[in-house]
Amino acid sequence: MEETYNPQEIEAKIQRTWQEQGTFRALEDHSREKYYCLSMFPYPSGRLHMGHVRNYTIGDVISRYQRMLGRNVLQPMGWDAFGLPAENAAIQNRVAPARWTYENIDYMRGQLQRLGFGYDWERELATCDPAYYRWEQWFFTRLFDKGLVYKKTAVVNWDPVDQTVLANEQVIDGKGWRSGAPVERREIPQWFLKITDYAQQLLDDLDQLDGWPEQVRTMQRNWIGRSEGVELQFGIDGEDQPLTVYTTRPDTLMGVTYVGLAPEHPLTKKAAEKNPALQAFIEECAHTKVAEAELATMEKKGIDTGLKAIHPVSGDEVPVWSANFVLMEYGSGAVMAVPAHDQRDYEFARQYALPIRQVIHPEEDAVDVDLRKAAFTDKGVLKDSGQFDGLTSQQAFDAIAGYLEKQGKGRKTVNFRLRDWGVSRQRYWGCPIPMINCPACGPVPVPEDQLPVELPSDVVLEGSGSPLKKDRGFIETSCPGCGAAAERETDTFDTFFESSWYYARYTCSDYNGGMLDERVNHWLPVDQYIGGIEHAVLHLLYARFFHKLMRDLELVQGDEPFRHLLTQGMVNKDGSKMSKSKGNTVDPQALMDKYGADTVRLFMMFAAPPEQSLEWSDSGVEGASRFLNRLWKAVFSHVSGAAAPVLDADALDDRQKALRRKVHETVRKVGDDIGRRYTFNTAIAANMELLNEVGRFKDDSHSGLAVLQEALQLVVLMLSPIVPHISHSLWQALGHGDSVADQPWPQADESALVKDSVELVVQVNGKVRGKISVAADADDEVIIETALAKTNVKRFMQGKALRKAIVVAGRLVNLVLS
RNA sequence: GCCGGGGUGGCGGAACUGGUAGACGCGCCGGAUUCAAAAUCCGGUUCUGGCAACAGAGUGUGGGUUCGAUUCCCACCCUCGGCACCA
Repeated sequence: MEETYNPQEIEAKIQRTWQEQGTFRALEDHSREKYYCLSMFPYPSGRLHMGHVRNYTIGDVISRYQRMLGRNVLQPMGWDAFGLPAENAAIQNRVAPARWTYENIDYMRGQLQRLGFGYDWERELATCDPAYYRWEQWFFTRLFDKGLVYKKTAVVNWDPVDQTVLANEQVIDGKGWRSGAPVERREIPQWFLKITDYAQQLLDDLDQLDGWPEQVRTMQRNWIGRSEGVELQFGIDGEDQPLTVYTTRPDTLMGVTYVGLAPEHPLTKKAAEKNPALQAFIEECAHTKVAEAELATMEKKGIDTGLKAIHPVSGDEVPVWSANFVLMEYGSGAVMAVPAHDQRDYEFARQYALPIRQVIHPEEDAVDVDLRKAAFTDKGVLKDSGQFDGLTSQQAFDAIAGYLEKQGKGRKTVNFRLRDWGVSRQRYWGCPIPMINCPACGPVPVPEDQLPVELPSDVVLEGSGSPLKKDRGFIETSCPGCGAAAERETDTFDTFFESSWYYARYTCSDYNGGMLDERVNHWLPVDQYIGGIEHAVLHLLYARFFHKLMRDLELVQGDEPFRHLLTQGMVNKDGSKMSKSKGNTVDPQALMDKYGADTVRLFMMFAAPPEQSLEWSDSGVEGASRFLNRLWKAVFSHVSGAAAPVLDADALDDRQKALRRKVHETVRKVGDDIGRRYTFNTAIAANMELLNEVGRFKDDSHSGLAVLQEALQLVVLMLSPIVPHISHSLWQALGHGDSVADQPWPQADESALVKDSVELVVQVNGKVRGKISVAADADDEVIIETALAKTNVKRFMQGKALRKAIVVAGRLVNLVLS
C-alpha cells in the first residue's frame, strides 16, 4: 500500500477494471431481485454542471448500496438530445445542431465515466437518434388511430421581426430576446394529445404512489385540479348560440351582475367588428406573453362589449365585458361574475363601477356582510335569490343545478384544470411529427413502413423560423391514402415527448423490431427515480400519462412507471442557483482534476440532504478531501503494524468494548440513513465521528488490533457507495483480494450494542439541571430518587413540592414542581 | 396572482415519533511541529454575565396548546421552485 493517497491514479485504475470486466452491465437474471435505479437524463449542453453531479451521485450511491444488498441493479444513462440550445448554438457558431449535440455527448460521457458512475453503457441512448425517435413517431400514429390526437388552434408568442415563434423564456419584458420587438399573441393550428381523457386516472393513481414525496403528489393533484360544478348557459341578445360558462359556485348564481369574456373569444371578436374601442382593447391584450403567471399578475383590465347576456333564471339582462384575466385556454373562455362572492370579480367590479349584489349571508348571522373592502367568499345561506332563499350553499348547489337541468340550461359537471397537451413546436431540432397533409384526405399519419420520418441534417439555421418550412425536399411527398401530391407536417414534437418514455426504452434500447420488447416488463417499474424538483409537475405528469397510454396499447404492464421518487434540490452559490447567466458556476471538471472524483462525490453528499438546496463551498470541498486523506492514513498506519488477529468478542476490555459498540451503532445508523432515510449527509457524519474515535483509540494489543481491523473494514464498506474508488483500494489494503463493490452490506452485531448503564437528563420544570447515570434496567422510582439527590436539583427544589415526575425511557426525567 | 418547499451559531447543516438545540464539517482562536511557512496533529468555539461552578437568553416574526415545542395549531414576513414553448 502506498503511504500517500493518490486519487487520480487509483481512480483511473479501478475505472479501467470496471470497464474491462463489465462490472455494471445489467442482464435479465430471474434468480435475483431486480432493482432499476434511474436518474433523469441530461440535456447535452456541453459540460456537466453541479446539478448533474449531484443528481447522478445520488443515483450511483443508491445503486451501489442496492447492489450490496444483493439486488440485480440496472442503472442506465442517455441523452435528452433535442432542444432549443442546439439551435441557438447553431446560429451563433455556424455549427450544425446534430454535430454540436453529438460532440457534447462525447465530452459529457467522458465526464460521467471520470466520476465513476456505475452505468450500463451498453444501453445508452440519444433521443435525436432516428433509431429512438422512429418509435415515438410510430406511437403517435397509433394514438392518432385511437382518436387521442387532434388538431386545434392555440396561442403562441410571435416575434414579428424575426418571424418566428418564441419560447416563454425567450420573451424578456414582453419583447423578443433577439429582435427586441414587442411580442404578439398569435393563434396557429397545433397537434394536441388528449391527456384530459386520462385526468381522472392520473389523479386517482397518485394514491398508489406512496413512494413519492407528498408535496409532489399534492402539486400534481392541484395541477390536475378536479372540481365539481355546473355548466350553464347565458342567452346572448341577438345571437343564436347561448354562451356556456362553468362555475363551482352555482349557489351564487343570483348574484351575477356581469359576464366576462376572453379577449380572443369569438364573440368578442364578432362584437369588435363594429366597435373600434373593443378592437383596440383586443389589440392591446394581444401584446402579452403567453404565460399564466403573466396574466395573473398583470393589471386587470376590461371593456364593455355592448352585448347583453340573459340570466338563465331571472331572465334579467347583464352586461358582457371582455376582460384580460379570462383565459381562452381554460374552460369555455367565458365566466359568470359574482362580485359579492368572488374576490377577483369584486376587484374588477369596483374598478369599473359594476353592481355588487349580495346573495349569500353567513349561516349564523343573517345580516348583511361588510362588502366595502372585500368579497364574502365563504359558503352560507342564500338571500335575495327568489325561490332559492333560505337554502344553504350546499342545498342550493343541487337545487339550482336541478332547476337549470329541467330548463335545459345547464347540468352538473366535473371539470379539470388540466388542459390537453399541445405537442407541436415550430422548431427544427426536434422529432418530426409524422403526419402528411393531403388536400383531399386531410391529415394522414405516415404509415409504419415509411418511418422514421428523418430530420434532414443538411440545413442552415438563420434565426428566423424553422428551416424545415423552407425545405421543399422534406415537405413534398405524396398522400399515403390517395397518392396525390401532399405536404409533410413541418412542426416537431415538444421535447417532453422524448423524455416521457425513455425510461422504458432503456430496458431494450437495442431492439429494432418495435418500440419495446418483453424485457420492459422484467425491469419496469423503475424502483427509484431521481431528478430535480423543478420536474415535479410537467415531466413527471407527462411520463405517467405516457405510461398509461403504453399500457393501453399493451406495450407495458402496470399503471405507474416510477415506484419511488427522490426530488433533489438545487445547487446554489452565494444564495442563488448556479447558472451561466449569473456567472456563479463551478466547473466539476476542474475539481475532479484537482481532488479526484471521490472528493467531489463526498462533498456533494455531505453538504446537504438530497432534497434540500445545496450551498456550494470551496472550503467544504477541501474538508472532504482532508477526510479522505485521514481515512487513507488511518488504514495505512494500521496495515503497517502487526497483523490483526481474528476478533474474539468475549475477550475485550471495557475500552475495546466501547469502541466496538460505537462501530456497530454506526453500522446500524448508516444502514438506516442510506437505506430508509436517504440522508447521506448524516451517514457520512456518523462515519467521520467513528473515524475520530478510532483515531483516539491507541491500543496495539491483539484484541485492540482486531477491534481496529473490524472498525476500519466496516467504515470502508459503509463509505463505498459514496466514495467507491478509495474504498476499493482500502478494502484490498485491508487484506481482501475481492472487489468492495461485490461485498454484502454490513449488518450490526446486536451483541455489541448491549449497554449496562444509560445517561439521563434531569429537568426541573422543563429546564435541564443535570445528568444522572443509572442502570439500563432501572425502574422509574430509582430514577426519580437519583435525580432528586442531585445537588443542583436540590437547589431548585428548595421550598417547593414535587407535583409530578415524567420519565421518558432512556432519555430524561422531568421533575414538575408546584 | 395561484400551487408547493424552505428560514436553526460567523457559514453548510444535525436534532428521525413533542423529550439534552447546535452532531459532523467549514471558518475562526489558541497550542504542538518547523529556521520559517504550507501541510499535519491537539484543544477551544451560540450569545450575554462570571476566574469557575453556574445562571439568563436563544431555532424568521407575533400569538396559542403542553410538564416540555426547531417539531403541533393560528396569523404574518422573507426567500426558493413550478405555472403548460427552458430542460
